[in-house]
Amino acid sequence: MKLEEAIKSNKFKNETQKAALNVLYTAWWLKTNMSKGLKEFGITHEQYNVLRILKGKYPDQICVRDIACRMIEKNSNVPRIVDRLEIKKLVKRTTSQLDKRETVISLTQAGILILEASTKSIDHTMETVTILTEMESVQLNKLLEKLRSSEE
Amino acid sequence: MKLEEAIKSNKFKNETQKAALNVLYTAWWLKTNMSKGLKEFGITHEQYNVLRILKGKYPDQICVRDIACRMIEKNSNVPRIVDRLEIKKLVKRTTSQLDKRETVISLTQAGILILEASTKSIDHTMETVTILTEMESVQLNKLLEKLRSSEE
DNA sequence: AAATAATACGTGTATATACATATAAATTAA
DNA sequence: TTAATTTATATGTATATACACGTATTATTT
Repeated sequence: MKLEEAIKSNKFKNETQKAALNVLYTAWWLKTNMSKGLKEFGITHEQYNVLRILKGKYPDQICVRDIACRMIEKNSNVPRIVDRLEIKKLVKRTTSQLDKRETVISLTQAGILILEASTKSIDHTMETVTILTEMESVQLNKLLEKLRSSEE
Repeated sequence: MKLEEAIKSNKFKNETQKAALNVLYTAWWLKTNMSKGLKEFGITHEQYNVLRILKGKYPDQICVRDIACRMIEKNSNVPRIVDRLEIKKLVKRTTSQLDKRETVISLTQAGILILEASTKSIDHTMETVTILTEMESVQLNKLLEKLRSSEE
């Protein structure tokens, strides 16, 4: 669906403003599609991201701060997301002995199983849903990083 | 900042997976930048969107459902966003006389003023922050719509 | 060493998303 | 016309974002 149809408007100041809205809409669309597949595993998109970050370091442990700085949405309240994963017994919290301020999080066996199953589902969704060739994706990545190039 | 730095990872399955994450990160980045400017006006990004939709139809009124289908994030709980705008006296709720199920929302004078001031701020932010030429934006819009082209 | 500052995490609050359900009004079917 | 269905909105609950603040622990300064 074209952006104009999706938000029932074609009043854009210019193509750049339209592109910004298009990025916001596409992000919502991607998140929605990803979340659909995760539902059967009883986890949310954000919980999946935390599990994936833990997997990236597995079997090493990783503290809350290190998870936070790897999240796509930088204001994620990681302790609270970990709360929910802990209730489901997908992760375990331990106070670091090297620095007792730190809480280290580790995947449980159940967490690994859920992550593997849900990754299959997510990957399949992304492949069937994200219709871009490798070259188009390279181009899209370039444009998005150019868009953000004002960043300090 | 490159995506790799932003999420401290360079393990992408392929450019398409990276592009999807890049869209998600860029959307968060855009929202964060927009929200900064709105803070001085005491409204959130989502409240701003509702005001902008109302302005698009002003002085005509518009019902909750019509606002909802124009929102970028389609699962927005519009009645609740309107609640907050109503408390700040930026909008007014009236039951439609043609169809008493409908609640029609209209901008107040205060709402118009806030919208105009915040629009200036938002537009300025977007111009200084979104670094793309008109042609690059056209290209980006094309790629995003191609990405979503699996949509029913 | 004691005082101060910085850091890591948890928690509280307001607002939002996501989704289910309730309620009232309008439409359609019987 | 009554009953059933659909529609529009509001409301409830769980989770998330955004941000402020408290507390414990570590690091730094005096």
